[in-house]
Amino acid sequence: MAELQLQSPGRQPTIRDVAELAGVATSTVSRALSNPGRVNHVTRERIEEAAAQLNYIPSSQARGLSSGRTQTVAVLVPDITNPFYFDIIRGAQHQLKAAGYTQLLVDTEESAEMEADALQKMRRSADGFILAASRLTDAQLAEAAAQQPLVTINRAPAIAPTVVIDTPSAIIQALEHLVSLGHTRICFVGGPATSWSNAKRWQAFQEETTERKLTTFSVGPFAPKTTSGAAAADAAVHTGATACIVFNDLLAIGMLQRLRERGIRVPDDMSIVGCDDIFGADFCNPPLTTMASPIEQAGRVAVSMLLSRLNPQYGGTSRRLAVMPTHLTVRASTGAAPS
Amino acid sequence: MAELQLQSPGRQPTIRDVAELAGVATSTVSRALSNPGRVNHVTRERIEEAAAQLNYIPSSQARGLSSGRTQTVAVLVPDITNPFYFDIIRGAQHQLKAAGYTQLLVDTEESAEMEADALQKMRRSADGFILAASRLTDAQLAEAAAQQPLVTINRAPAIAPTVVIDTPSAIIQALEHLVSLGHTRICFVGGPATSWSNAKRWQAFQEETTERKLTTFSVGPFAPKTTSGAAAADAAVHTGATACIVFNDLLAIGMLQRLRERGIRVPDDMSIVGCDDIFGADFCNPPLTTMASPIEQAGRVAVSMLLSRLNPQYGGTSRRLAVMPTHLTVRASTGAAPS
DNA sequence: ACAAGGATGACAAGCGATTGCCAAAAATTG
DNA sequence: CAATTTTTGGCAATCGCTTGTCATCCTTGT
Repeated sequence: MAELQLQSPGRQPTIRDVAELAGVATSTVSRALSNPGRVNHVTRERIEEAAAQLNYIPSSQARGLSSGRTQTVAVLVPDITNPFYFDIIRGAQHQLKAAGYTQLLVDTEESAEMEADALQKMRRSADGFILAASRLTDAQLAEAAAQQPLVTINRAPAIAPTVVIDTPSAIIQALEHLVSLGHTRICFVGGPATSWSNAKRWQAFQEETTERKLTTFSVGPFAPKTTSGAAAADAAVHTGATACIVFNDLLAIGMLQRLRERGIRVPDDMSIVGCDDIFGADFCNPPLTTMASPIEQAGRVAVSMLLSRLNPQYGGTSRRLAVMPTHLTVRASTGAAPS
Repeated sequence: MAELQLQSPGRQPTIRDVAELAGVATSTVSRALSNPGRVNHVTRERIEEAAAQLNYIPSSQARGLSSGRTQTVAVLVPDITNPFYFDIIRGAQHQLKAAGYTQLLVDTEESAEMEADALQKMRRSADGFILAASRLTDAQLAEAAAQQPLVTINRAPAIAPTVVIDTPSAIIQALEHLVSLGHTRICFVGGPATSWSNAKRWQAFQEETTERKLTTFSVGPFAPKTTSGAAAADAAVHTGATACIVFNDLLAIGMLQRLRERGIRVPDDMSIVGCDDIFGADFCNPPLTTMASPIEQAGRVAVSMLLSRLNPQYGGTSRRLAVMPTHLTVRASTGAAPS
């Protein structure tokens, strides 16, 4: 006589319970649920019914154990509270969910060490990684990329597949805008030294200003937070520039506050251009001229690139590089140069 | 002769590899790593060395399989891009990380259905849930709470352990503030109908205004987004009130923008009080008077409550209710009533 | 020096699913 | 109607780790 397993009340139903209820073997249940073609139509329906009746959900742990996959992707961002990442996170989540994956969000607190650590520790629990604005060195990144599938956002495409937001081209637009307003003394307010985006922006700034023969200054590095804005504003003012291109909006908004405190009018005395068009850029005072791009889409594309790598069978053309277009959004923080 | 397992290059080291290298049984390795007291000191060191040498990380999947636990907690928020949740997310993440747990972030998109769905689907993959500003009905919530450990944030404490942010008391402070500025016609701008916080805030507003014999109005419900601010502002203006207490800052900031567009001066013509003191409340125009509270701490406390439930052995006094203090932060969006 | 008690670590049975292999059943063909 | 092919579904091994059981060895106390 088969031993009747007494189902304790709190226990989760297993594949065995389903098999028993449907009167088939567990392997048949497994196949019916994950490989429908392999099982008779009516049997499958019976199994599905039994599963529904028991409210059965397969254990992703057990499933992963044999397959070695977790159906999970980790998304690493330097600072969860930086609004720039919201849309990346949300875009990634959408795309992952659609593909049946789960998102693991990790805040690396702007630290390369924490980032490397998370990458190691989660090696087993995630099938792949999305690194937004990684703070790793090229060497660290290359090592990580060799160990596990990953896609970076805003990072040199040489090392791993990447989605880059084309702010350098927006910087050119921004300079054009400032020049057309009569500015000739322009200051670049730099972000974190370990940020690749910052390097690219600075590079674009330098090239374009040299070509246009503008007088330039640079200050920084500053942490990408509003609280760093005060120091940044003071430093920028000290250079004597009449306009600033700022590493990102967080910093730019902080500068706006400080300039107001000091009685320096924006844009009358000083024009400010931010970068990223984050939440808040439209309602700060004055509203910030900034460089906008489809950030949520960047998150989505990054996930697509990763998934096509993880599942080559479905994957289309697994590109190594996607570039998100950027455009300048002019608001009230830029104006004619003081005469 | 023992068969020598050939280690394929990409394979992850298993407990077996460690055991072999250290010259002990796998069970010893397991105990050495997770139950140190049970294993000889020097053996343990040898094992740890072997593990480090192989760069061994235990598979959380396999570990969870036998224990039935995942060391994972899911955090459900209605809208990832609402800055109010940032600090909750971050607080939760900190606390979870400290306890060796992993955070699964889920955006339920303001939908009770998605929330219930996530709760079901992730039953097996999370040990517990944190529900921030749940949109579930009481019945749904009770059902979910019966099935799995969960802690809510800003929700009736009767059903499940809860962390509430004491905005009702702040509403009283806000009313006092407005009254002292000479306002007598005050409008409550409501948030989502399914939001428990909204109900509580409305209730506190009603009680206090009745007691003070103020003339009140209410408009809403509005979605808690800046884009709903225009409609909210128009409706509020239409009531003839001279001051508004607004469900949350997002909505309040949206109203500020609309009022400015319409040439209605804040605070000269209309005072606005928001709620939550989110990112942006300090730099919008004018800076928003709002009710602040230690949100990050709320996230941390919620996690503590959940973990003490999951691990009763460590857990202190597993409280069912924690109340976060709130205070009014006066900025420039409130002023004397128009005469 | 010997018995009692403790500490240690090996063995093996699961945990819940997947999957290769193969037998039974059904469908097709000559 | 028998022979052959195809479909279907059961058995059992396996994934990596935990843990109960138990033999062995080392301490102690007398």
